[in-house]
Amino acid sequence: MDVQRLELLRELAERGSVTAVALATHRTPSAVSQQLKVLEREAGLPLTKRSGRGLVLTDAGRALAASATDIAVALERATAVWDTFRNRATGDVSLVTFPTAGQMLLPGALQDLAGHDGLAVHCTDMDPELSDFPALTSEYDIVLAHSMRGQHTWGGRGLTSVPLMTEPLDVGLPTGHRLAGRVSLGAGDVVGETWIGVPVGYPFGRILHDIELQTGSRARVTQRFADMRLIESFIMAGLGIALVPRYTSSGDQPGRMVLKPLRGLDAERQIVALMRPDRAERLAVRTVVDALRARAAQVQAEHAAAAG
Amino acid sequence: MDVQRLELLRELAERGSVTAVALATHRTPSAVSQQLKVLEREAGLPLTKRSGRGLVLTDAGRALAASATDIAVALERATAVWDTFRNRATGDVSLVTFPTAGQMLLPGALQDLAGHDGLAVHCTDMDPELSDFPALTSEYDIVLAHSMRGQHTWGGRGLTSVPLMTEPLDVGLPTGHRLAGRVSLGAGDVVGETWIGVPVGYPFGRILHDIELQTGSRARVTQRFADMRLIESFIMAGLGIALVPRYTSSGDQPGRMVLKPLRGLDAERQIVALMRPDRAERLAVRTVVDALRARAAQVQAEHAAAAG
DNA sequence: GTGACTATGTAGTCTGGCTTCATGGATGTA
DNA sequence: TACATCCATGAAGCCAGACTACATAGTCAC
Repeated sequence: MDVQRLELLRELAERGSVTAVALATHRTPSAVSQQLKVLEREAGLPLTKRSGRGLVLTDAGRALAASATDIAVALERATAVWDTFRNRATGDVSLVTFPTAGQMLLPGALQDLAGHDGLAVHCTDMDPELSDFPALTSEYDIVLAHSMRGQHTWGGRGLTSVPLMTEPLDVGLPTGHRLAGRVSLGAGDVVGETWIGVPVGYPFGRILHDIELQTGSRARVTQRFADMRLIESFIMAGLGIALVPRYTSSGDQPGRMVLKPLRGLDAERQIVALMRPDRAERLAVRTVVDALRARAAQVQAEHAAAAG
Repeated sequence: MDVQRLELLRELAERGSVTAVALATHRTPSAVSQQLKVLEREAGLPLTKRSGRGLVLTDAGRALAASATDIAVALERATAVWDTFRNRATGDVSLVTFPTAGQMLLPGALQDLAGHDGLAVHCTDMDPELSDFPALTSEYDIVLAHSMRGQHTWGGRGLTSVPLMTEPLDVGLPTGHRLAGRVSLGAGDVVGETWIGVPVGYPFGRILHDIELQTGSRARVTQRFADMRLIESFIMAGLGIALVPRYTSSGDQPGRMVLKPLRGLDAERQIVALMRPDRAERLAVRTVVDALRARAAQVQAEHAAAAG
């Protein structure tokens, strides 16, 4: 029962093909195939079976791959123990974010982490619509994902998810708007407005849908944009109103735009760090996640102070 | 962070010397030393330091050895998973027992296990006085140990302990004895008798001591024997009375010996299976322990039925 | 000091996982 | 139907890394 081989099986379970595993582990497909064969001989019963030109795991294979994860977790926990002993989080940490969260959290978090010598954080961004968050965890140590309450629960696929912050979604209005004087808005106040929406399939979409459900009337959506800056520019130009995440947007722009909280609606999104459980144990990874969480708390505190 | 190397470190933590580890793992001391050196280079700080002619672990070394145990546990749990998949507990299981428990549990348990092809149980016995039960766990998969309540708690050293049974300690009397008609006996009834004791240091000794404490008078111990058969023969010859474990002894011998329960005293011993946590995870080991536990329950049930 | 014991360094062997190259099955396309 | 393509896998050879055997150095008991 060699750990390396089990690791290969686990990769196969995640990536689905020998070639993909070989690519990811810097080996030739032949090497991977050979090791899997050895593992199968040791196990005493078939772990994979051919399906078309590829191959799929058997039930036994999946079971074994699952326990391989437990081993990987124990292993990473062990290395975390002595990383703690040396008081040093070192190594490379890769991170992928969707643009708004990155803009809000990353600059500050990386500044906070500047003191850690030997800790290198490599960041990328990716369009939230195009990306399957869970799938990204095999390529990146940390995946910043967002989800609406009650929607996907990422934990299901055996992933570790650390909540970073809960961000309310407000209604952005141009300064001169008839509702700009209100403290907060209900569904009935806004359903008749001209809306700037997000592309179909984006998670925010659900809130506008909720507004329609609550009022029984249909919202008029004229434009659909993914980029928040673009949306804000339309709001300020008086072309419509839109849902904007409170911390990520430019916020109240004196003389141009104001943000008003929605009441009576579940208008907030969760921002979480999504990780493979073994990688979540690495001290370096945990250090970065802690920095992100601290940063998120700070952002929330600053906004609370500004509002109060 | 190679698992094999960590395993070596763990063995070193348990056995205390490179030579002992080499012996136990069928390697030369040089090989062990080299691997530990590599591990230390990888870890980046000293894990061992010389002390006299031997060497001892540093704090960091101990910490790392501890997490090596977690890895070993995860590994054994993984192999148990696919052993379960194959529905087969196979392999060798070694067991050491003290004589009385072995006589009571092993024959029945091994008969119950006869159906398991490929499962080989190797048993040995060892004098309970001479043996340091926890230390034996590095040599044997299962160590049958006994303890009085409130005495050693074996779990402390990071070992897994599974309770098998609680065995009451009765007073054995010759049939013609003046107390032979009683249902149960108190400390005052027996303290004046001639006792056949156990060698100094044996756990039972505490109970006679308790009797002395309760009554304030001193018990007269004329002989001290370790072997239960020997003790029984003395009882039956009318040479004294003694504490005998209820299930392990020959029991009531019509016309020769009767057993009377003690009241008002904590007169019982725990019989437990003691194991290294990783070995406790092996399906084969668990199967044997389960058989032992079933057997123990059966023994207790039979006695309860006979008494009722 | 001497002998017995410890750990460890050096040189050489050999196992085991890798790469390269080649084969065979499955799929989609001309 | 034939061909190109993409998969997994087999055979041969290479090479790192873990081992053994032997030698060395430090520590303890007498």
